Amino acid sequence: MDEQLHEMVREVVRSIPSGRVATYGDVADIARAPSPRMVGAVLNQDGHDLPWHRVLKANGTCAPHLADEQLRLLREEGVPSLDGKVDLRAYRWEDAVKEKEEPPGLW
DNA sequence: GACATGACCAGAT
DNA sequence: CATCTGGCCATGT
Repeated sequence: MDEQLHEMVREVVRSIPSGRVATYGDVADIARAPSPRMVGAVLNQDGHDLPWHRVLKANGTCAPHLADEQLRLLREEGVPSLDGKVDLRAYRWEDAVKEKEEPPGLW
């Protein structure tokens, strides 16, 4: 049923380049997800294969239980975090795609 | 169908 | 910065 959506979200997350991050809202927007909540839901189920650590909350922080792991992985990829927060202004991947509205070749 | 839960978001106080 | 409020919507009981 929501297979379509699942694949979409996964595809988007997979396309986040190393050293960049995106917010749940952004991913939801790009993947045409009905709501950001779904992104989290999908990652929770099928996110094991994906670079889920490149997905943060809208304020630049990560979900509580993942915080430690998240920040560590990001740091290894070259994304510094200050006080548990990432500077979205500088590392937000969506910035490059935002104007386009939709990633090419996805459909 | 009602109700609770969750890797969310934005605005107001 | 901390809370609250309302909205979001799939999943499970």
